[in-house]
Amino acid sequence: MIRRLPQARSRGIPEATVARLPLYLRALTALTERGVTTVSSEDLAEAAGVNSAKLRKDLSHLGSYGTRGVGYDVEYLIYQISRELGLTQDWAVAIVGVGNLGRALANYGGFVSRGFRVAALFDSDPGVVGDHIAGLNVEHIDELETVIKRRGVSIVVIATPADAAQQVCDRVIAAGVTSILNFAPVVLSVPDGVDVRKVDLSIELQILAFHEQRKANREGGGPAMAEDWQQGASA
Amino acid sequence: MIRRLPQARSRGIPEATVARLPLYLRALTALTERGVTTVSSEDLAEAAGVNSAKLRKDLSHLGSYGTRGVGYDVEYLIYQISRELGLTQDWAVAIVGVGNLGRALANYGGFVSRGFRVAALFDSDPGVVGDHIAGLNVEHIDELETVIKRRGVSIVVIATPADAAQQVCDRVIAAGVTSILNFAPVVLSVPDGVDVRKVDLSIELQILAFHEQRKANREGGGPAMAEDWQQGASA
DNA sequence: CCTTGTGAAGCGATTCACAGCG
DNA sequence: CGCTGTGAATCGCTTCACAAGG
Repeated sequence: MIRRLPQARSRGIPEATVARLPLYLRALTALTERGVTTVSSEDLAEAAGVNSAKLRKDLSHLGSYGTRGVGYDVEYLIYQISRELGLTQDWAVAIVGVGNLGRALANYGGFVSRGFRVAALFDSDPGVVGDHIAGLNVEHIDELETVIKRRGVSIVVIATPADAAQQVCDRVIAAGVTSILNFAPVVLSVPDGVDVRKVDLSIELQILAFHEQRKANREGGGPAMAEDWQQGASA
Repeated sequence: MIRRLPQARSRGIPEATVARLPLYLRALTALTERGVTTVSSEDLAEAAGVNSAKLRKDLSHLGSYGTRGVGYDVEYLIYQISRELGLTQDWAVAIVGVGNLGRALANYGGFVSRGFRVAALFDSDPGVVGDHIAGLNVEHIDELETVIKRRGVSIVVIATPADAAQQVCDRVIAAGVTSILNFAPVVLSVPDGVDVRKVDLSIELQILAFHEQRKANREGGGPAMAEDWQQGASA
């Protein structure tokens, strides 16, 4: 679903590690705000919700930034992780589709806090174009290519209905964008070199439902349909 | 970050497979709407954005629902996957925190479409309590335990600010909830047997930024800070 | 002959356990 | 002595390649 980048492991950082670095960054930021200047792998791992061996292995991919017998310098580690993730530069993000979700994203503080700047909002609905949301003017989708280029947008968030997503995707790629965060419940097809991440709220709920059902069945009975379970796979 | 359930693999379905079943379900639903009644692993895999060997292995964990030389019956497979995911029953979901995101989630059609029913909305802000959103009355957080029990809520979505999330989490667990979808940017600590999944919008962007930076550096130059790269990890 | 279902090989990530170093 | 950094063992998922079967 996510087309792997040609050299995702270029300098040798595993994808799984990259996905956890933001977690460490968040934990470190929280520590700094509490005035903590040094932290052990044990404590940082606890704060980030992972185990300490994994944390140390992850950090070892960035370099040897700890001090044996002591731990890690919080500020320094924040800087190194930020640099590795590319958060020391400013990223212009555009959000396409200003429905409920797009609006929520535009107003979401977590974006701005880490080098991300919402630089443009687009919609195709004339009733929405021209609205001011989070200090931005909603522009018509016709302006997509022009505005993306003019404002140097490098990451696009797709928050459109499912049936518009692929079309928007094609257009932003044609405009030079190679990083897309997709909230629409469709599989986007993209050429090599374009990175797509997806968030599907309904999928997360379905995974929870699976486990919830498991738990209910184990505890004896459950809410419903506990009958045809152990009868094998015969059609 | 996600505490593994004791018997996540009970009847032997790998987590990775569970996470893809909703994807297959979506692809199958789309096929059915186009009138397709039978599909090969090759075609279904393509529609779901995975490779066909993986799809066949995944489905084989549910049973032998295909016909060699022919493929899978679309309707039948939809039923089997739905049943496995627990979507043949009705799940009452509560959303805590009716800010921009909570509102968007309450109005999100994808929830309702698959056995999920938003049964309650909570907020602590008196200015929001009493509002009608998506046909529901927003209730005060004080009613959390009562309403959860009365309406049989089994899945809770936390869409509160970060500093309220743990407290809400503790309360819903005390009320008997064991499945939580967390949008707040904090690591929730929960007892064994409680399943937490998290969605962090800012983390997804950070992962994209990492790859984007890689691409920019490889293509020669990039937007900024292309200097101190190849100089090793010396502090 | 076509497509499923699956042993077996391959691969990446996690975990263990301890050597190395401040 | 304590904590980091890491080779080695392990685990689980993916992919291959083909036997089984309509």
